[in-house]
Amino acid sequence: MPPTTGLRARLRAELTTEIKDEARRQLAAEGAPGLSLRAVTRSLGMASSAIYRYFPSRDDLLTALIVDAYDAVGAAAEEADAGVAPDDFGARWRAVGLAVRAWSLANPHEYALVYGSPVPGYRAPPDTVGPASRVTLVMARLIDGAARAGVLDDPPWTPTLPPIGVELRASVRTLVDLAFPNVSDEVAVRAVAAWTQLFGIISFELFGHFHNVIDEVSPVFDRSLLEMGRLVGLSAPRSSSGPTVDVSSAGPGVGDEVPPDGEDEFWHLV
Amino acid sequence: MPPTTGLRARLRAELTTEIKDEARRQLAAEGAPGLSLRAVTRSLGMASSAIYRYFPSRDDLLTALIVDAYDAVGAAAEEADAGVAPDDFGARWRAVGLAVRAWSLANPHEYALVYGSPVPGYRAPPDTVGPASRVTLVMARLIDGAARAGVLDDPPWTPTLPPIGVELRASVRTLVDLAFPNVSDEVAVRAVAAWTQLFGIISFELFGHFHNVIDEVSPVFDRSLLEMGRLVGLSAPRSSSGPTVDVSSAGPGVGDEVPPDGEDEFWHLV
DNA sequence: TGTACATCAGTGAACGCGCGTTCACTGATGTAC
DNA sequence: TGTACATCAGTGAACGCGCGTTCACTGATGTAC
Repeated sequence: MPPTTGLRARLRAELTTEIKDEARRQLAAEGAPGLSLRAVTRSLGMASSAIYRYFPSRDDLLTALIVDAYDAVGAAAEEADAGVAPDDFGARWRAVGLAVRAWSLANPHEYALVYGSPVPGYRAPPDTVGPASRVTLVMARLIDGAARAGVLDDPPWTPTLPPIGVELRASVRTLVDLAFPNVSDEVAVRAVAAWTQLFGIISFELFGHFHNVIDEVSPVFDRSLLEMGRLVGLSAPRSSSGPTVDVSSAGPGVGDEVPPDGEDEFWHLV
Repeated sequence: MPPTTGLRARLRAELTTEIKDEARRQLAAEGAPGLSLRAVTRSLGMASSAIYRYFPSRDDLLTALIVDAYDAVGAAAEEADAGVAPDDFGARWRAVGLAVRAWSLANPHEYALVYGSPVPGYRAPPDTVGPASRVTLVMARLIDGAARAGVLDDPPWTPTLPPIGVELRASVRTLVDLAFPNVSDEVAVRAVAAWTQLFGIISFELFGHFHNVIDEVSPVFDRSLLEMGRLVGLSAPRSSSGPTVDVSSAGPGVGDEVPPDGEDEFWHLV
């Protein structure tokens, strides 16, 4: 490992960043499968072989981009969570959800990179696991925190559903031990449902499945965020971080960055 | 357009199918971006140029695969729906959900093709719209049918949530007119949430986001299916089409088709 | 402070590959009279 | 039923392209004494 100080090290760090930035730009234009080392170096005005001083292979560059993407959503979620009164769990849930969507709309290709179809032939190394779980942990911590604080409502309608079986209990065992020590199995399952719902709706929006169905996703997203929060037992936000529709970050404006005639390749499906 | 009868037409239809089948096999091995016309013709023992008699370009072959995939999930959903007593709406919802997941686990790459990241540079033609909405319509019809039959419960907990705003009302307008004429805006939003939750959890399972979190997804999926059904106001299934975990089709067995050492490229991410 | 050597960054040519698509062709299958 | 012509399926060579990666190299930056 080279040292982290000194002129060389600084230049190295800078060029590494420049390479990743350029790669991200290409990602936005061509998608992950079209990411080309030669194209990156070309844009940077260097020889195509020079990139191997920074990334030993294409997969390593991809890994770096994936880690960065996970860290970026993770940071956005943590920041949003920290910006709300810690005991207003409903508001925290909502803030985190809005932040995740805002980041996703602003960085659709990075979202696709980590939450879309796996890149064929790419095998994620263990380094990605930590960053990958940051967002998840933010959401889990706040739900579990509400339970520990004793302000998590008894799940509504539970009596009308059959009791949880052994198989289900076993399935969420790891999850409960890991992230939900203060929460019932029932709520843990609902948390999984809420978690996947969040990303499900973002994926559908980004991948074009709302075409001719829902034009303005923001209000729908905000509402289902509320419904899902309620589902796990969180009460509605006391204080609202912005209007019902958080136009400042997650509003329709972000989607408008897409060229009007659909020039951006990413948006071509459906 | 060539005629649909006669020897030539029959041979043509057969080879078209063979090409698509081979392409699907390649899809499973390399993913959509790696789909190569040359490789397909090679496997079929024909000249690489011959494929242009059947598909004018790579994109047209992709479109055919996409349409087929949508039709396949759609058919699976319709079949499952038809296999349950029409007035047992809870059971219908569950059957459809299980069928969609079963199909997805059995055909992960086709799922990724239509519900994963869009293929860069590919622009879906209008022919895909119809097939794409088949699954969605099955789910919408059964929910709306329950409402029309008067057996859709008042959404639980609604009083504790703020009332629906104008913006939200406008956003779901098209959807309600199109697919939910007998349902309140409140329930329509919940239906969207349930719909996206379903695909969100399948995507997470298929794309590897449950690694080290949930080993056995079946019971969790089945339970959230129940929760989501309840969320939109459906009562629990009267008759259960199989055990709590539908091992016959959607069980863990399907996932075991994956080579134990992760040889299948698709599963490499995380 | 200066010198000798090791480390590193970046170059440019090359290897070997597979790709989508076009084109002029041959021979077989269908159609009209 | 037979013949003449049109349509179609499939061939094989070729075009032009971009890719990831390797390698021997030059020159600059760092390090040890």
